[in-house]
Amino acid sequence: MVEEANSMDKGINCSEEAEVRKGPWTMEEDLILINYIANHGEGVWNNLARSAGLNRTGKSCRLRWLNYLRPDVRRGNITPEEQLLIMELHARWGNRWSKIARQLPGRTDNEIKNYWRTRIQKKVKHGESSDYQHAMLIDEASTTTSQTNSVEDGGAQPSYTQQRETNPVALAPPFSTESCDNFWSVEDFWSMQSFNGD
DNA sequence: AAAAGTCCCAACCGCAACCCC
DNA sequence: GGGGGTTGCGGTTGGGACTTT
Repeated sequence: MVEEANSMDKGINCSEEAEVRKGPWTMEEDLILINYIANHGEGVWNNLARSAGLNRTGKSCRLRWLNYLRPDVRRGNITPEEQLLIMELHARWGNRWSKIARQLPGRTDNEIKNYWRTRIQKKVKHGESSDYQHAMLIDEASTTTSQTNSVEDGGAQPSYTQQRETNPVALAPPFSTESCDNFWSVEDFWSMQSFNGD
């Protein structure tokens, strides 16, 4: 599925595709990036992308790393405490997502932004009020029902990335690099840091 | 069971700020 | 001080997953 999306880009032509890739990251790319940063550290992203042999922009690498691959990225449901904090901070600072994210260790600005837009903002609007507490109460109720159902019970088969979020540990063995069933977890990787030898 | 609608999130884009020469 | 390159941020979009009809 991830590969499918990429294959859409491949429709352009091979040489162009070799220039710069877009769209969902594959497991191979993730591994390359993680390995490279584990060995060399973060650096100038454009150089990093080139040196690592990733046909991606530095920007794309940075985003992928910061939002997804970093070992300290915390995934999974936003807790009620975090939710309350997000609401308070948003009330104070507005859409300063990165600033808000800094107050929530392990959470990314992208995640908070998405969370706000999909869960909170909608409810605030729906309630025809900017009453955050009210929105929160509504949301708390829903997080214990519908949201929990969709995320934790994981209705249908989750995608490569989604599976990693919901149940990162109990996944199929990582690093089976040949299929598009890229079910593995970053946590797996970081727990196997000896993988790359140095 | 199938189609349509909705939800959710990863990733992209454009812009501004920052940094270095 | 100016120019070019890099980084960080916020808004937006594409598409898979899920729900409803």
